[in-house]
Amino acid sequence: MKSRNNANGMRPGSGPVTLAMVAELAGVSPSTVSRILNGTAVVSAEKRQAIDDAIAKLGFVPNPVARGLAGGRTLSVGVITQALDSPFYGAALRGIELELQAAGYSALFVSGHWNAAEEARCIDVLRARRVDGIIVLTGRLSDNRLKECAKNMPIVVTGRNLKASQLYALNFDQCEGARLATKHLVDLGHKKIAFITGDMEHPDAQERERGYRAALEDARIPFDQRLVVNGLYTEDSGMAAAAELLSRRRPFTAVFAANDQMALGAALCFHRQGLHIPGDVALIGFDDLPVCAYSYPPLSSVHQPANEMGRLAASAMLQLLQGQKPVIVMPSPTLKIRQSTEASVS
Amino acid sequence: MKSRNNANGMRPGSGPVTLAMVAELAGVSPSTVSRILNGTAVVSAEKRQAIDDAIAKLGFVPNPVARGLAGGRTLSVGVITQALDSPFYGAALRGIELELQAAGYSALFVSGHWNAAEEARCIDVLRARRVDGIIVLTGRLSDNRLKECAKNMPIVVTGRNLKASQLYALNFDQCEGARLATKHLVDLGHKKIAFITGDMEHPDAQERERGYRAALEDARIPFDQRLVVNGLYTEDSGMAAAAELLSRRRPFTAVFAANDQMALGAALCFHRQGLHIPGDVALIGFDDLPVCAYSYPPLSSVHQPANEMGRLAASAMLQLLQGQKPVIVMPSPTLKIRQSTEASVS
DNA sequence: CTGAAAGCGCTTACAG
DNA sequence: CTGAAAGCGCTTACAG
Repeated sequence: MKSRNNANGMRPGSGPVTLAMVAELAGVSPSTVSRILNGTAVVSAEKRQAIDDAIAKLGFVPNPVARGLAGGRTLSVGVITQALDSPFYGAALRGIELELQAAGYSALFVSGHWNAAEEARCIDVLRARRVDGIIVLTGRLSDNRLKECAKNMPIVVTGRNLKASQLYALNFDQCEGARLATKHLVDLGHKKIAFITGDMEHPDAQERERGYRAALEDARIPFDQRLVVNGLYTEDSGMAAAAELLSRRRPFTAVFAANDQMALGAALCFHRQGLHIPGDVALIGFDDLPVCAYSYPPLSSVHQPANEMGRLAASAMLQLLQGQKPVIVMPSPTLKIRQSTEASVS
Repeated sequence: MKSRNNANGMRPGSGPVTLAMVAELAGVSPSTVSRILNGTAVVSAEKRQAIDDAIAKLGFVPNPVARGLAGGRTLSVGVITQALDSPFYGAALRGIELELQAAGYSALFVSGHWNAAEEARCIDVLRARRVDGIIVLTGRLSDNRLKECAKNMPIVVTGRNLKASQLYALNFDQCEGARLATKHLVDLGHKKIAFITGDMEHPDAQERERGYRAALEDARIPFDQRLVVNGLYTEDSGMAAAAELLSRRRPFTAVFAANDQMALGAALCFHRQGLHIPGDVALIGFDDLPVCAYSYPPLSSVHQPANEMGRLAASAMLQLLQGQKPVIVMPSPTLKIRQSTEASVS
């Protein structure tokens, strides 16, 4: 890596190495150094060499803060997430970080906590920090607000269908995922399939319900409202939903929960009622969180590639930043079958 | 930069509001505006009023980038975490974000992935970004490296015992937590208590083993190496460890796993062997991840207040940044008892 | 208490 | 191809 004098990459007594120092050592003007740094102009081979040498010798690292002020860009992109500690978004954040970092960008994460007002504040903070663009992971900002933002800087948003210049919307096919999950239960021979919805304020919750209905229709199984109960995407709500389902005394042999957290809550409720999974009731979730593989029984789920989605979102942002129109391919939903929907469990 | 003019808190045609514009409107010099912004000097009441009005009227928001360049501070602090998507660290990150944000600071999160070289790179990135200080969540950097860093900027580190100026180490009492967990099992009447260690390269894993041994000693139960198996803090390693324990044919009636993820893996193994928890084997973990409450059976654990630890770390950083010696009180470990260590489970 | 001035480290028209 | 100069938006000695 780099050669250093003290443990901090700075020459003794001289403070951080600046571009001016590099210029002087190389015998050129600061402008020229800046230009080769930014690939902004062609420079003669000799000067380039001299500069490269000087940079290496001094261990020069450009100051992003100064670059930001002078150049109007900070090489940073803001990321609005709902919660830093969400099991699902966490993986997406990691994907974003990875992709951005490879391109020399930094990510600035801020949390909206599922609250439009807070998300708006996040945008203010990010704008104040002069990020070059913003990635919005779902959230509750209105489509119009996002389009407004996109007039000022590139925006990438997940979980929506939006079109605007400088705006790219990445959408995972929630409906299809839900359809696959439900169809899987149908294929197993289930006819009484209960559904625990997500928080219906979220568009993806609506999509997942659409998928559930579509699969029933395909199988000519009549939709029965009594087998549907609303959840809020939390474990607790899943547990309550399962209890509600049981209390309705409307027989069912399988449950599709609109996310894994609710499925886990439902599983606990069933266990406590002495019901066997999948013997008495088959259960499938959505998201395929890491924990699914280790719950009891291991939970079948619709695999949502959070990490890859994060990478793709970042990649789209990078492309927008280059002034290109993003071309990316969102993977299709797939099923991850585990014991919770197998014929019997050990 | 581009000139902006719409729905985003900026005046039409004039681009972002600058401090100079505020100064002009208020009829004072930029220096004065800057001073009241930073509380750097006393200003006459009238001017102060005029400036406040101007700021409000213009909707001025100071540009942190410029402040950073000019003032040598960026109002941002770097946070080195191991993985953005870790179930445990996620909560700590949220705590850090919360506390920092309240003080007008932003957090810059970077992941070290349990790798000293990557962590060193993280430090480079953060230094290049001119963060005002760095919070290091555990990690593998050497103590000396951290002390070196602390010569240049405030450092807060968790999971270590270190002393240096501009360096504050926050330590949760891992040993005591482990002792409590083991003692709980002892109090339940268990005498053959198996232990699945964490990754012994981590100091906290060593501390947790110390706690396990201490509790046995207190209870005059001889330590038996055959009841101890090494894990790596992952679910898989917990599952493998449980299998190993069973294969040794050394009877045990309870297991203490050095973290919840391993406990979950172990639980799955036991279930598959037809063992009942807690009937055949009581099980307790460490960390008290949110998932513990919904696993089957709900898992007893040593509560580690990750969110609060994050807040405390951030608070310590803010104090260092003020030039103060941090005074903070780390909460003591407590037990969260659930069904996995109850006499019987429904 | 308050200005004028210089400067933070870089970039970018503007002229060769 | 390459400099000199101005400027990004703010802060901070330096002088009153």
